[in-house]
Amino acid sequence: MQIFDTMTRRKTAFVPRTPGEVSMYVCGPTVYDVPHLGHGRTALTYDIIRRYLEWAGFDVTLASNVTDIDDKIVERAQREGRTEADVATEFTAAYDAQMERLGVLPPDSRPHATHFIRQMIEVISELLSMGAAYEVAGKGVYFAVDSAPRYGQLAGRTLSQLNADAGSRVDVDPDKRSPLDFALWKAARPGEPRWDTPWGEGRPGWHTECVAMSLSALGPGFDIHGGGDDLVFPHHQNEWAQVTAAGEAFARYWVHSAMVNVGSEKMAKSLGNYTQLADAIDAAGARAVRLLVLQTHYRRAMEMGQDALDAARSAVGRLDAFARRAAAAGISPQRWAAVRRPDIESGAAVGLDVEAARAFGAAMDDDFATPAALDVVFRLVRRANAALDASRDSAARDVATALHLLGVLGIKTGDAGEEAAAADGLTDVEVEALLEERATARAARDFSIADRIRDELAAGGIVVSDNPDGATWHRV
RNA sequence: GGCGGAGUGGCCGAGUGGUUAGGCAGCGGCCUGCAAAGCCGUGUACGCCGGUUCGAAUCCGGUCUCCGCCUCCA
Repeated sequence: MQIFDTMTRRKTAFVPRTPGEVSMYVCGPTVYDVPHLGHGRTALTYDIIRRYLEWAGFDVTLASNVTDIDDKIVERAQREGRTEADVATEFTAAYDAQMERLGVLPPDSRPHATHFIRQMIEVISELLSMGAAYEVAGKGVYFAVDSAPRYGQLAGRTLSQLNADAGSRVDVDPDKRSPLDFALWKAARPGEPRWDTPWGEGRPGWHTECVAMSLSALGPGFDIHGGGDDLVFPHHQNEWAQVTAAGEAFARYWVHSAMVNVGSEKMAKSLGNYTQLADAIDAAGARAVRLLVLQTHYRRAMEMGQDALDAARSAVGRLDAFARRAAAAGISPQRWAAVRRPDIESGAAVGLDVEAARAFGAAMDDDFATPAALDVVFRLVRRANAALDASRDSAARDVATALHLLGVLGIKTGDAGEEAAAADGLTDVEVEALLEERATARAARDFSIADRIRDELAAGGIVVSDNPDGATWHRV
């Protein structure tokens, strides 16, 4: 398996810290507002990687944090006259709710920054004691970037290059020894939340929390550190600097997912051009969002406009129709739900297409090439449909394999998938009754009545399909 | 200004030397009472200009345009 490592900027053979196990840490959201499409893409990217690694036979441990104390949370709380904890709680819930809709599996641990103050103080104390950090009275504690000799590598730049640019866009704080030094701890200002430390009251700087939380959850030298591309510099660079200065081992591989664009411009809250994740899911469905993410390689910027979402929704509809055919043919992918690649390779899982599974695995092994993996799946779907048309014996195997692989990517298919709006409109019993009426009319070749019933059902969101052995229906 | 990435058929989006990516939409056909679903066929795409090569979207040089990071950001 090859993974593109941001640190070295090349695809590298993936060798985990412990054979058969993968530990990953993914930087989660700062909860000061509702999640947007970008949060969705990033979360889905790592959810897909995680699911794939598990299918591939690894025992995966995923930690993903919530930053629940930060300048923006403080600002919002003060603006709205409530507590920071209140703001954080509201938007953590908002984030979790959308993650659940998207089918993003909960991480094994979801550390909150405010629960790791003690560990952060330990990290900072150590850095202070070894001279890698320094106090500035009344302002806080800063990390001295010179204590991490290869500072800048993650960003693909050298310390001197970075120094030359510093201050070109932002004024340099004169209290810092070097313009690149960053705050580990911010001294308390009136009205802000605060914690007591050996160097006075205050609150943590952003870059230390992930150090404390990732190492607490996963231990030194964990395998994968992920997050959005925009975190490479300075956030991840600064995490790395702290751990390196302390002489510890940090992430073995750095993975970064690309941004979501709107009109070919980065979508960001700071640019005010963002689409709320909830809105996109409402409009196109959670699976369309996931499919769209899968259709673009994770390291490429992607456009997530209305047209693209609509197209993805149509594709999901096709997969659902396929799953319905499968169910009608009595093929249930449930039987293979717990199957993993080693089971297929070893021949222990009978009834699946080994070659297709291999092609799928080969694609994913190449830096998680989900577009190529999807290619394998869609070709298989076509072949399976053709086999179903022809009543070929191979149909069951192809159908089961296609649905199984979709499941690996986290795409549920069939009416159980989601969104099937059962609540309003006709009940199943009513639909069945109407269909019986229609069957009678059709048998009598009274197609005007049959078509009228079909139209009525369609108006109620029920699509009817006539097949040689009777009619089937589903909700849209 | 520095560093990095990208320009592919109507749209999204893979693809690093030669065989069909895939999805969505369109068109033709099969099937169907008509549909739906499905299958088959269909598009001679690779920003521009040169070059290397028997052969380039894919390599080299040049050029134009766009985007990201350098500041909080998934």
